Amino acid sequence: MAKEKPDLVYGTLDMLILKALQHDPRHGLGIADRIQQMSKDILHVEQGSLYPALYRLEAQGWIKAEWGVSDNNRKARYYKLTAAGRKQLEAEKEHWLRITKGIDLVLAGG
Amino acid sequence: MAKEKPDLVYGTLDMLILKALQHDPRHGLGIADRIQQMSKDILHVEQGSLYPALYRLEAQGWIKAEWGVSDNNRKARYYKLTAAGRKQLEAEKEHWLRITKGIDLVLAGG
DNA sequence: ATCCTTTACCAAGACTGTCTAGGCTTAAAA
DNA sequence: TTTTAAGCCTAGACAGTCTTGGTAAAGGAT
Repeated sequence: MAKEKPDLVYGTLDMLILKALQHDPRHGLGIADRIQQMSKDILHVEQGSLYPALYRLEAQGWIKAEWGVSDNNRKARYYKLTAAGRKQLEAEKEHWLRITKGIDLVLAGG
Repeated sequence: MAKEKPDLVYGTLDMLILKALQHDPRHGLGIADRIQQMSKDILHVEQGSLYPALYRLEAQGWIKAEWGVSDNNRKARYYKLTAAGRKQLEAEKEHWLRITKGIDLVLAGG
């Protein structure tokens, strides 16, 4: 069987997570669900990608975590965007737009 | 200094190379130049990424190589797209459009 | 009471693709 | 004849994702 391409573009997960947290804090699985839902089921985030990414982002100071209780009455770690995280989201968006423009130019090329 | 993001999206190089070969055969550095030129200098392909990618593509049967002589009278390895390569290019383009649509949906989300 | 399913978090290791940094050969220019 | 540029190539480091596995606790079913 041919290998399936991933349903995520390498290097964009951080940006997607930051975006998912733009308005309200969420816990890990909630973030993954939100990305999937916002993308109309095109994107899917594996847990094994999600948690390392959350660590990265927290280590960079772009998100902050605290323990809480989920809607289902389970303990959950809630993440929220910091001011630096907001800046970072803007920077990543710009970079993404720029690079995808480059790729689209190549793909459109005669 | 902050680390610069790469001027390439991980996983798209194969597609870009196939696209660069769509019409005429080219040699390695010629492919890199073409991608850079088509993207209006937004994208830049390092040699250390290029040659491994060419191997991959040839091993998959998507491109075929033969030795020739460049415009500058130097020996150079010319690559051309195979029929399978053409199919692959279409598949990768479709996948790319799908995933970027997903990402754009997330980024556009309120 | 006990089991099962679901929610939620977490970790180890493999894998893949890119980048850094080097090196080789040969043609042409200085 | 020395240098520069074109062109190919490789080894090793690295980053981010995926696979696979695990833990704990809540709630429902048996």
